[in-house]
Amino acid sequence: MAINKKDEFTKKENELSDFANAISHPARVAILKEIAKQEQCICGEIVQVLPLAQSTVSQHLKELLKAQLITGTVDGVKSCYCINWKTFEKFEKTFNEFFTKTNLNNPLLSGGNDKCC
Amino acid sequence: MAINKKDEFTKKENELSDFANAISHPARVAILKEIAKQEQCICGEIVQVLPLAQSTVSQHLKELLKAQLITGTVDGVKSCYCINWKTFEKFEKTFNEFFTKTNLNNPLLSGGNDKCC
DNA sequence: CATATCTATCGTATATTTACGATATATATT
DNA sequence: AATATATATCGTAAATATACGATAGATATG
Repeated sequence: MAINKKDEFTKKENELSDFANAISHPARVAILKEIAKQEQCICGEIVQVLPLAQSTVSQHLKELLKAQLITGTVDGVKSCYCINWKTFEKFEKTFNEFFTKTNLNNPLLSGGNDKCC
Repeated sequence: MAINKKDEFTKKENELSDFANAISHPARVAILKEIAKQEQCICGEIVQVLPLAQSTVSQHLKELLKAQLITGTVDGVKSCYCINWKTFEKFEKTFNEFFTKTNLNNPLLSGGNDKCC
């Protein structure tokens, strides 16, 4: 972007959008699913499952690491990745709060009528 | 991106990442919050509240429209925006499914031990 | 020690996103 | 009819994201 204005928004708004950003690409959703399924994944296993080059997968893993949604440990020549459940739960909580708060004004739930123009 | 590979992922993976993408910028989170709070918002009200130029806000609104998270109607010279609750609930469901399914392997919840490498 | 394997990183190309000012268009208001 | 107001869109610049091949470094294997 021309100039980054993200500082001008609240911490909560940034936290939610940062989390959303972490899974805003199908490859990263697929990676998370695969790691969760296997409980732990060697990098190479993920590369085999995804329709992307090894270097691209590595880049997406880096994104997920940056968001702290996964952890990575080196095991000899291989790299092992796991879900960071602590962050995952915080992630879930952040989304739930967003949904809950927003739904306070949802007429479909409260039985009120939609005042939409 | 060089070549778009999103077609190579599943429909669900794309649906989740598309929704995530819709709120992957704090401005769009703030816009949704403001519209939900007011139940309906004139464009100009949103512009006043956000630290962004009018044209930039208009762009973000267009993104939210594209994701069908909001609806927009013209009211004379003004434009009125509302939450599209139908989509919002689908959105919530999609996220909940993601969290629920992923949590099936969460040792912090199932009481199992973390097999992470 | 030479060689193979795995993966992170670098370099690079292209696409997309973010941001703004300027402008066009449509509707009000005088 | 002239003017003011609101907003979408255009043009543009800069930043980021996405993708790949090539490569470097680390570890394993022969």
